[in-house]
Amino acid sequence: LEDKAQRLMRATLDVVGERGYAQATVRDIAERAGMAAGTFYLYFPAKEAAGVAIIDRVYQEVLRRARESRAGLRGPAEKLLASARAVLSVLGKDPQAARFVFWLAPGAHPAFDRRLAQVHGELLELVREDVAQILGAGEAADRVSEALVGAVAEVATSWVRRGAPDGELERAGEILARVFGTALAAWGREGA
Amino acid sequence: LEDKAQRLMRATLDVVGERGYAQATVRDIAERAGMAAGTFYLYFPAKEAAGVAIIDRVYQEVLRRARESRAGLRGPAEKLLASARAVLSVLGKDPQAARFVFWLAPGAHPAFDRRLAQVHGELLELVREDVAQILGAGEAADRVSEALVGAVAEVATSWVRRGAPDGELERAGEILARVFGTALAAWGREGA
Amino acid sequence: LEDKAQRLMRATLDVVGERGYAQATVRDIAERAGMAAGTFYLYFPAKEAAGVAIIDRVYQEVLRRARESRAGLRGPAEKLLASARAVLSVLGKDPQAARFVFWLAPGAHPAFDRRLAQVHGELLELVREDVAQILGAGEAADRVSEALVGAVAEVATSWVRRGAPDGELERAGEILARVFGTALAAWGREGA
Amino acid sequence: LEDKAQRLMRATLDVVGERGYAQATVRDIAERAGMAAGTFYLYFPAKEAAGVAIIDRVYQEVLRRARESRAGLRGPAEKLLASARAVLSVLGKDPQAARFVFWLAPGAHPAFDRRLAQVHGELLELVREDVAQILGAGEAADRVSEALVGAVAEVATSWVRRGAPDGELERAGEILARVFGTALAAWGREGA
DNA sequence: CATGAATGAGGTTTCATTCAT
DNA sequence: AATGAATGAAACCTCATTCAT
Repeated sequence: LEDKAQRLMRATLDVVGERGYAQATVRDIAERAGMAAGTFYLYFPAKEAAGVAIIDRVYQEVLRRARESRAGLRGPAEKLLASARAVLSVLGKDPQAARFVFWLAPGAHPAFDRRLAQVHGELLELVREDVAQILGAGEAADRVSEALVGAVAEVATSWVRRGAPDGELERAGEILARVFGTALAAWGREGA
Repeated sequence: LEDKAQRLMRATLDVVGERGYAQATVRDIAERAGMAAGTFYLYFPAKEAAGVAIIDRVYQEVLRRARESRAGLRGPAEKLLASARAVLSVLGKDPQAARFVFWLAPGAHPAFDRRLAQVHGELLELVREDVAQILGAGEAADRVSEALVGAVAEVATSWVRRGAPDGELERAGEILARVFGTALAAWGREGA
Repeated sequence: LEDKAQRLMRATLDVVGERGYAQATVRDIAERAGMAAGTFYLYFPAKEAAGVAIIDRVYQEVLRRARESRAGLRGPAEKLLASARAVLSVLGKDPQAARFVFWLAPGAHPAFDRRLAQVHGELLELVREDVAQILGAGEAADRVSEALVGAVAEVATSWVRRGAPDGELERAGEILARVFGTALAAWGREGA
Repeated sequence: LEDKAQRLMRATLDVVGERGYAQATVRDIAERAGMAAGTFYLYFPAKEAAGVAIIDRVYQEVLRRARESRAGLRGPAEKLLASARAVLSVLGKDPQAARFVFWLAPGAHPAFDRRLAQVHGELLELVREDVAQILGAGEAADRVSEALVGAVAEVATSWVRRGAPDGELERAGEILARVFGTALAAWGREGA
């Protein structure tokens, strides 16, 4: 059942969140999900596969919501800020997943790094398109895109570190929107 | 000798950079440093101690250079941007260390997370003081500080991912300075 | 049905022949027979039971055919050589089974060894009776019986290794008959 | 030390002889040799490597002694029978090894089968050369060579099964020599 | 100071077997 | 009768760490 795989992914987030990826055993994860150790392998071919599935799920949702929220908008700045808010909203609904994707998974397993590079690249690409419409394509647009993505990730990570307090992440979205909105608007007016 | 410990830290960066922390063995690291496995334990009490030492060294240098570069300046915005440039300059001199601190170490070992939380907190504090002088202390200043630190880290990480091309990091510093300089100046004028 | 058990025994020969006994899983065997894993246990109480059944079937057929072919004969030498031909004829009809009994099963499971010791002993006994009629009971008869059985087994195994080429096993039977026939006749004339 | 590897090979023969290859654990083997489990892997890269080393050692000794014992002889029949005696003498000095090579190893692991096919082939080749000098090269010589090797192996195996009683194997060598000596001499006189 | 042989705990993974459907 | 999801025991192998030399 799809349900069992979901429970295993949640248990992975739980246990890896407590102990770190290397220190989390498959037995711990399966037992946290209420199953025997061997059952894990009926739903995932190897320990790291559950983590890869989590990365996939988070980024699929992030990209889906980001694209969705930009759909009705015209200006690149509006699109950009809508994307940032959407990303933060998705991450805000699952702090454990956010912590896994931004803090625990990087460097923990080659398969994680491969997948992170791929999906992180897609997100950067989405951002870069809008930024380039304002600043023109080039090094500046590349760096600003990275800055925006890094700012969002750090704000989200920091929010998780502080215990994921209710409502703070939405306000953080507005603050980021104001900072990058102002900067991009000014840069767009002045040019290089 | 202090020299041997340095060689072991460099070898740790090499091997962990290639394989990830969990996949890097003490034997690999010691052999990369031209020693036998047992010798590692004459300089570090446990495998993770070398990584902790690296985190310490990087952040000590980062904080030292950031404080130094702000010393002669008056305005908080100038201080802030000087700090950001200083941080990028330090990271730029040792891409492997930057990758370790921002990508490989987080989540890899409880001791890493403890130390990272501490030194990362110190850096955030340094930034927050200046930001608060412009925006006033409060949630906005906290978030903007995180955004700035996250932006710098992502730009540095991305630069390492691209192979640490010469000169790009300096230009990235100017771009970040312009983005955050503009935004902070405008916000400071307008207020909340 | 008896039919299903037969299909499972054939599948066992297939899969064990390809991978070896320890590397052949019950699931592989059942699927090769077109069934689900659990169905195996409706026909055999445990994994090794199918192999034991194969050993039984092969030796029952071997002993039956050997006894049959000796029925009309008088001289012990004739009986012996008829037996050898009969054994090779049975093995020749099922190379996979021959390979299992002489190569794969020995040592693979305690139950195999117990059963092999028993049926192998019966075959040796059959041979020994005839040999003893020529050489007289004693160590010489015992060793020559073993030699004959070992020669037949190795010739059959080697034939399987060479891919079970058509007709060669019949000619091998004649060659063995000539070698042992000559030797026994001479020894019988000369005595110890 | 070479000594430790030898002790591990002996322990492998002990434990595998009692339980069969698949049922013998590396931990059992190492403890039987008076070491910890991990120490096994300092001397062999994997569980099966100790078995392969045993096969190699037995066949090297067998081939060495067979070639040695034939050195001073002229007639092919004399060479043949000297070889058979030499082989039985080597096997007789290490019944456990004989049982491993002829009973336990075949089919137990792909690496065993590969090595057995190779060394068994070398032994057959050695025998075939002499047989061919008497019977002429061809199918008869091939089968008779196999018969001789199979007879020797079965006699040795049976001797181990009976508990390796002192002196019996030497007498068995004389009996085999007489049987095959007579048969080959007669066949050589009469021709096909 | 340096070595590297030895240890042994512990994790991932496989798979024979059961049993509810 | 047949299935196949679930179990959980058990094994191979790795590797951080120690210590005699």
